[in-house]
Amino acid sequence: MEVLERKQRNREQTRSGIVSTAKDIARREGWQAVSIRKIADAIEYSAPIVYEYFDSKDVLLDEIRQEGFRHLRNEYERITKLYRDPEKRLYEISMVQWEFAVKQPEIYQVMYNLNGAFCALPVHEGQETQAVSSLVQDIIFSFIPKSKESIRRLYFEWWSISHGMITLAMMLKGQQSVEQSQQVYQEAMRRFARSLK
Amino acid sequence: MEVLERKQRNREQTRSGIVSTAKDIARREGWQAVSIRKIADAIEYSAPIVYEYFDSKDVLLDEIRQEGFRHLRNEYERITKLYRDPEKRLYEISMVQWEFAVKQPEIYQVMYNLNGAFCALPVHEGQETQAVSSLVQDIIFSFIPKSKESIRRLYFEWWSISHGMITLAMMLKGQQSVEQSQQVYQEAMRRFARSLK
DNA sequence: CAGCCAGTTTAACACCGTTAACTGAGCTAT
DNA sequence: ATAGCTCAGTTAACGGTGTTAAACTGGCTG
Repeated sequence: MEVLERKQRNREQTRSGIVSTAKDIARREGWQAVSIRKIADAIEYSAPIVYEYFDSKDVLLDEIRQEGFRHLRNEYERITKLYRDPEKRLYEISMVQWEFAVKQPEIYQVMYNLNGAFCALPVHEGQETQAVSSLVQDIIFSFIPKSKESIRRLYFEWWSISHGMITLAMMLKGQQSVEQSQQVYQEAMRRFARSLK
Repeated sequence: MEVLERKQRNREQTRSGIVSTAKDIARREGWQAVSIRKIADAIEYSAPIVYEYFDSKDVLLDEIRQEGFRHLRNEYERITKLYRDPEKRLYEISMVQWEFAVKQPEIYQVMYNLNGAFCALPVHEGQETQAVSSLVQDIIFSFIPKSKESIRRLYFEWWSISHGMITLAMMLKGQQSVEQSQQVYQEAMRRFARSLK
């Protein structure tokens, strides 16, 4: 029976090899350069093998996207446990978002279909995406217990400022250093969090 | 000699035919579906003809992108002439930006490499992009004549909020109606403009 | 009529996502 | 032992992509 187990282990190893190879190529050459054949070459298999693990390229990209949102959710939960002050919570979550985007830009890109990354599956139907949304909305609610509608508005605002600054900072990396952008980001997110009090 | 002129006219007609066909396909099926052969079919020529007008697909996309920034610049200039109050100016150009993104999403997408649109040429080296930047920065300066550095920060903030809300509004179109998003956008931009006073 | 030249097309290259058909090795049942 | 089956993995193919070189076509000129 342990033969089956070994087989299972191998399968999972190959599977995660596909995922991490995809991310590697994306990091080095951009998502636009990620192809099934290139992934297959890297893991020393032929192209159709990839389809034993993922129904399509879209599904593979979606997996990486969901992985990204899952990572964020875990970090957000960690922050929520760590701090009681909603203002602190919101600020720290904002910083986690920034660091994630800076350290793993290729994942951030596939999460939002940026810069050549394109996954046809809708972002907002993923389970993790929804989880992240309600997590942040809960934090905002613990701040100011307003109507569901108002919370959604505030969440939309928070998300927009964060996402907007992150994407533009990526885009303007040549014009404006990441440190400069980060400073503006920190200040803006601090101000937003404080404004909720 | 008028034969040459007619030839020239024809050339320009075909050229703009290529551009508008590309936009048509993008609008209907997304940028991901825009291919040289499909464009050629639509204008009833063979594929290599497109290369008589554009060195590459990237150059074609960049042309459309620059067209977008040119449009914005013209609108911004119109607004600047129309109003003297900097607060009003900033608010009005914010609204122009929103309307543009809503009415011509396919152009907005190629301007920022969103949702499958991908042009390898850097956004921020385009002449029009720079022009738009300094136009908005001038408006902010006429508000509060601070250091160049401060102005750049404020411009980055304005752009981030605007761009962030626009892209998320596009993404969440299913969850949140465009009207709802627009309301939040309007309020946020009004608040930002007022905060500069 | 020959030759040239511009405009246009065909054919090709190397790649892409994806699928069907095939191979070969190991296991099973007679 | 051998015939048959299963299954991981392959090759080959389809229709598509951006792009380029070569070939063609038709009208004008010497």
